[in-house]
Amino acid sequence: MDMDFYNDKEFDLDSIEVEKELQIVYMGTPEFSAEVLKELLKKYKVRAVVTQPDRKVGRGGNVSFSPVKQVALDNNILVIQPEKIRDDIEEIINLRPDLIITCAYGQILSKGILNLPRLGCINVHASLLPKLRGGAPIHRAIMNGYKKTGVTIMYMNEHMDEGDMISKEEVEITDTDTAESLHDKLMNVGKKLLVETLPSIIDGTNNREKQDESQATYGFVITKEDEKIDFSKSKQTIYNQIRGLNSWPGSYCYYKGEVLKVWESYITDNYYAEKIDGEITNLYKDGFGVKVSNGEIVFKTVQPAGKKRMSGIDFANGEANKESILGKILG
RNA sequence: CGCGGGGUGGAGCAGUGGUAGCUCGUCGGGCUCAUAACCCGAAGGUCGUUGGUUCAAGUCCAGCCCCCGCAA
Repeated sequence: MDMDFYNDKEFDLDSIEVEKELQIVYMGTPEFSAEVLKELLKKYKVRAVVTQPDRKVGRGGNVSFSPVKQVALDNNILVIQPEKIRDDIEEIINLRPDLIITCAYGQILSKGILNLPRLGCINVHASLLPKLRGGAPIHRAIMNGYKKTGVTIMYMNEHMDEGDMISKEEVEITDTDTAESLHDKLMNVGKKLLVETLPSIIDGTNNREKQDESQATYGFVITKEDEKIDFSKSKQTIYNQIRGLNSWPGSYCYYKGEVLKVWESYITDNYYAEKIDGEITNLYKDGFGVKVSNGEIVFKTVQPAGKKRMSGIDFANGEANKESILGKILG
């Protein structure tokens, strides 16, 4: 093979250019993306990594950088951190990428970048498109009560998660999955699927399937309002909300005007016709019950503002010091 | 120097300068077909740390360490 190269193509500059190592640029930010990058690096060289700028994080306002940047630094890969990639594409153009792979990067790519690589821009998305387009597909899959979700590898276009699909793999959602456990499942499927799919993309033999617009749903980024528990909703809805937001960012309600975060819950068969939504109904071995529209949900792990997370019964014990929490109303 | 709450037996919390308390858990005993129920009893804390004020500090003052909510 080496002999072929030297004998036949030594003076053919264009061919040598094509034979050159594939120039891959990877764009991503959080842990999910960092794990996918790690897997990618086992089989492919990555020319550069694009990730969100370093941000002040945490209470002290300490500057920290993204998990993807950490992986890049560990592997001596060039890191590019444009504040707005839309306005700052010069450096990426100069890399002359053959393929751009994105996975939870956090910024929209402009047409200028989308048209740059000859093999296109592909995205690893944590849902079965066209379901749950958008920035929070993992959380939303559980919050919506889905029984299955998955990962889709797709071509990007100028619209959010609307490009043609290349490959997908399903993942089952169990009744006890949380955003965290599902995140980990999807992460493992995602990194495997990308590496499996990549050869067909590079040699051009991959599938290319349009998304059925009539089936599209959206999984937008979680807002403060999504995190607030509405006790007039059903126990199933609230249960899904709580586990869908665990372990980040968490759901919350108010107790005596203070934020009470709720991390774990379970549903009972009890019903209290005489109580109002949000009223604390009962004490259990591991938590306290709360009346919701169609029954009762037990808050098993909670966290008052400024405190560590604790079992519901510990919370009740502390309050019992002053007065019983039974009959108190959560808002 | 982003805003704020907090460190007291194993857990969660009270404690207003003068004997270290409550609920739960744990251990022992009792009752019970049984239990997350009930009854009786017990163990378990140099009150984050260093210094200061005081006859006397968990409590007041100063510094330091650590934990957490919000914001980003």
